[in-house]
Order: sequence, then structure tokens, then C-alpha cells
Amino acid sequence: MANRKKGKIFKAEEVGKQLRAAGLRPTRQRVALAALLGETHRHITAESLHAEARTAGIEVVLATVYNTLHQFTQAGLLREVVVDSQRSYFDTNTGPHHHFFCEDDATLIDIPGEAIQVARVPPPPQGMAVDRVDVVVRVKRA
Amino acid sequence: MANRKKGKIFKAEEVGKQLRAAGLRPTRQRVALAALLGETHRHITAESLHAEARTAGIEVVLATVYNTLHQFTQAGLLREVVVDSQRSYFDTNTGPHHHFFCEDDATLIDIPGEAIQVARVPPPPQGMAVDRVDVVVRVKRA
DNA sequence: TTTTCGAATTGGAATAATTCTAATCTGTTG
DNA sequence: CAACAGATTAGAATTATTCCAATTCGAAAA
Repeated sequence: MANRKKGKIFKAEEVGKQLRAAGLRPTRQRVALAALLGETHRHITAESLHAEARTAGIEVVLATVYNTLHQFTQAGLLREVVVDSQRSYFDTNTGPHHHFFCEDDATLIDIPGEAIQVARVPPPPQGMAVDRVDVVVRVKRA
Repeated sequence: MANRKKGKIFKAEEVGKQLRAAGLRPTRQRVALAALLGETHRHITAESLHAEARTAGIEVVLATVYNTLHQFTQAGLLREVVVDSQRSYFDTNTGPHHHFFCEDDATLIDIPGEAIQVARVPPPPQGMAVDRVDVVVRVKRA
């Protein structure tokens, strides 16, 4: 626990095990991308992760980054954040929380789950169940 | 007022005036699209409005629908709703309210503004001002 | 360790949504 | 009714993402 920073979803030495546990084979690219996600920031796009990977000398194609992000998301290791209808963001923080979205530079900032209180959400329509409640606080340069 | 349904942003006889007031010239296509928006449902995509227009015999190209939706949005007559990173939705209801988003069929349902209470939104980062707070309740077939 | 098989990656083509552009057309004003 | 500013058009261009068939690679068996 001394060495556990919140937000790190992968620990370098355990990436293999973690992937296996998620039902994904620890292939070269997946391990490398997982390592990057474990070490760096919280909000990424396929494009940004691909750029990071290439900078780090990892040979991986954009299509594979897309596939991998979706696989990690399905496995519950990442969460997709919808704030921009033009680009998909992924968050390494899968716990309950919300976001500030800066419309000027299209960046995200986490808001801890407890910070915001959402009350009196009406019941969903017949036959529907609430999957989750997303709050996006859109901000602009003042 | 007897004849005023909430959600109707345009009244057939006043479309011209309303557009003019918004600083937009009441061209044939704009008037026609505005009339459609005034008469029909609340949530549309460029694609769906284009289909409606063509069905109604209005000759307008998809690019123009996009332009018009953005112009109306800028003029404050429509609001863009971001719920799907792959498609843009527009809402004829520009008042304060939120949405249910059904992930199975990608449809939106309004939640009145007063229905949900969002409390304790933390202050935005330095130099930023809150533009608006969006709540999306994602639902799935149970 | 080598073989083998099934699943994963690849690169590129395909698709979908949206924006851009240059030429043409049309409201509006004088 | 003439002229101009601004709008529309079709299609090309762009961007983000997905799909696909061929190749490669990881893991379990031999």
C-alpha cells in the first residue's frame, strides 16, 4: 500500500497476471500499453495513447490501440467518458467520480465521486435499469 | 398560450420573424427546417432531420442541415446534447433539464430540470467558469 | 524445447459523421 | 429591379473509428 498510488491500474510487474485475470492474453502490445496506462496520466484518447506508445518506441498500430482500449474497457479496467461528440476519451479511474470538461482545450479533470451529490434521479422508463449517472461540468476560460 | 405546447420553438406563422430576430436570414431551407423542428419531436440528429425533410419533400442537402443545426444552436434556439461519442444530438428544449440515454436504441428522454438535484459542485479550476452542468442517466434494458 | 493451434495483430481498406470549398444562387436593400 | 452580401449546393476532404484477410504470436501439449 505504501507504493500504491491511486489511479494506477497496472503495476509493472503484475501486468501479465492482471491481463490474464481479465481474460486477455498478455501479448507484447497489450502489456506495453497497459504499462503506459499504469504509469501515466488518467485521461487518454486512442490518438494520444498511440502517440505515447510510438514515442516510447512501442510498435503498435492505431487500430490495435482502439481494439485494446475497448477490450480494457469491457474488462472493466478503463471507463469511457463521453464529453465530446467527436472524440472518445478513456479514464484509468474506473471508480465513481465525475468530470470537469474544459471546452477550450478539450481536457478533462476528475471530480471525486463524493464531491458531487446527485439526488432525486427519477426512475428510469419501464423495463430499463440505470447503468450509471454521469455528471459533466462544462467549463470555459472566464 | 392556449396553443403553446412546450418544446415548440417555432410557430408556423412567425418563423420568419424568429429567424430574423436570431440574426439569420429566413431562407427557404431554414424556414422549412425551422417549421419541422417546431412541429415534431425534441431530439434529432442531422441525419434524422435530413430524412424528415426529404420525406416532407423539402430539398435540402445534409451539409446544409448540419450548418443550420449549428447556426440554430449558436443562436440559442437549440441545444447540443453529448451522450454518444459517435453522433451529435440536438434538443429543441433549451431550458434547464437533463436526459436519460437508452444505450440499447440510442434514444434520449428528457428529465425536467427540477427533477434532479445536483449539489456541491466543486468550484472550477483557476480562471475557468462553469458553462453548464450536464447529467446523463444511462439506462439499459433490464 | 519444439510443435501446433487458436486467438491476436497488422496494415490497409472501408465506413460514418462532419466539415470545407468554390461556384452558383437568392434575399434584401437601395 | 439591380447589385451585393451572404447562403446553398454537391462533392471532395477530413477525422475518427471499424472491419478484414493474411500473417504472427502466445500458450499448452508433446
